[in-house]
Amino acid sequence: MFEVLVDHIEKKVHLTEPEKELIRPLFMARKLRKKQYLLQASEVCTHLTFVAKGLLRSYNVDDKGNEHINQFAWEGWWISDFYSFLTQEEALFNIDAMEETEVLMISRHDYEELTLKVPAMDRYFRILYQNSLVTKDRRLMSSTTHTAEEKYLQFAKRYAPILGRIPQHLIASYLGLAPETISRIRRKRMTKDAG
Amino acid sequence: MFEVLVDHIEKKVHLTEPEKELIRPLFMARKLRKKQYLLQASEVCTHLTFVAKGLLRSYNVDDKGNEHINQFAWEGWWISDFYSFLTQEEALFNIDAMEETEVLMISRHDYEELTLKVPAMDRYFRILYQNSLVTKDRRLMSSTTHTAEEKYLQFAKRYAPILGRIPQHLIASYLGLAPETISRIRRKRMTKDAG
DNA sequence: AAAAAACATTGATCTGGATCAATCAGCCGG
DNA sequence: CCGGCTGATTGATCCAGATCAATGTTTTTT
Repeated sequence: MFEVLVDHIEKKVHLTEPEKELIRPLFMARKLRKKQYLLQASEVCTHLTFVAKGLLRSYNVDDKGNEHINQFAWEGWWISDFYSFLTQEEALFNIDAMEETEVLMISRHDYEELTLKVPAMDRYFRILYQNSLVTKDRRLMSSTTHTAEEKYLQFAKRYAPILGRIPQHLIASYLGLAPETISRIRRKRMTKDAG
Repeated sequence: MFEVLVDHIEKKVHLTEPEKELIRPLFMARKLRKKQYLLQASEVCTHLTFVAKGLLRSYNVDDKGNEHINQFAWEGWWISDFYSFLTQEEALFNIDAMEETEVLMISRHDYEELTLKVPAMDRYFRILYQNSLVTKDRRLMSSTTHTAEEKYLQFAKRYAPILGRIPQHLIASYLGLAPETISRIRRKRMTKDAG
């Protein structure tokens, strides 16, 4: 399980054996059942989480009780309420497991230590965040410039490998659409493909 | 001018004198007139840009010719089309100056070199991107969960120091609203405050 | 200081997608 | 193999904010 993490890191930076040995004890393994919370809004997010297996989502709940999904994280992704993790203020997001999931977690303190002791990890996270920023920029742009249909089609393309693992109403929630809207888009496409 | 950059970096990490000397020649200073492009969509974004003085915006233009502002960058901010910078593919964003502006720019090649030779800069950018991710998360959340009025008020609060430097219709464009909507929100507030 | 841009306001109307309200389908545990 | 979740579909209606169309104001240019 730790190997999944090391493999992921070594795709971006080189680690020496002693560095790997230093890293290992900083992570805590944990299993989550389907629907189990990893974090609830108004708690403090104490750990950064790496997904070794399974699927998680982060989401916030608005005044009217509607859920808005912020991120899906599956094998090889990191997830957290970054704001809360960095400031140690109350989290705004909930994170829970959509499947049986196995994760590796590192605490705020150990994360600081890790980046200070292993400069390659500063570099790893720098590259990781860099890529993440590109994704967020794209998503933000899509949210203002695209129609519901364009958003859905783009999502279906980008998330093709795990599309089957995400129920439609959660895709809707991620895209800021009503589930009915996704349903209608799909129907329209079906009939168009047939004709 | 270079000092503005070094000050900014040293708020996050420590630099030795030799490191500063190494960094200096990697940056190119440039002045921009109001309305001058720093980057146009479909060019390749070759440099990361630090704003020493002035105000820039990045934005994309949709099929209907509408501009959607992605970011404002003033003194102490970085701006680029990150996707294009990293991949050397065509940029999707335009970047131009909203005021007379002075910037420091670093090329893709020198950025690589910088982070390899000065690990503190990996750390600096790691922290920078980390904070940037928090901001983007917030903005994304706001875009799906808040009303037009909430978005505008939040913006006015967050951007208070430079609110006077940004025309209203550009705020509208940043928030994904019509200029008329901002106007109406303000009127409503005015009369409410008066009553 | 006049002309022209650029920006803001206001009102009337329109619309994409939300919301409300059923109904339907699949799956899973006992 | 049935009863109860959980999710998907379909139709009818509604609404926040867009769009269209003037008019007014401020800033820039010459």
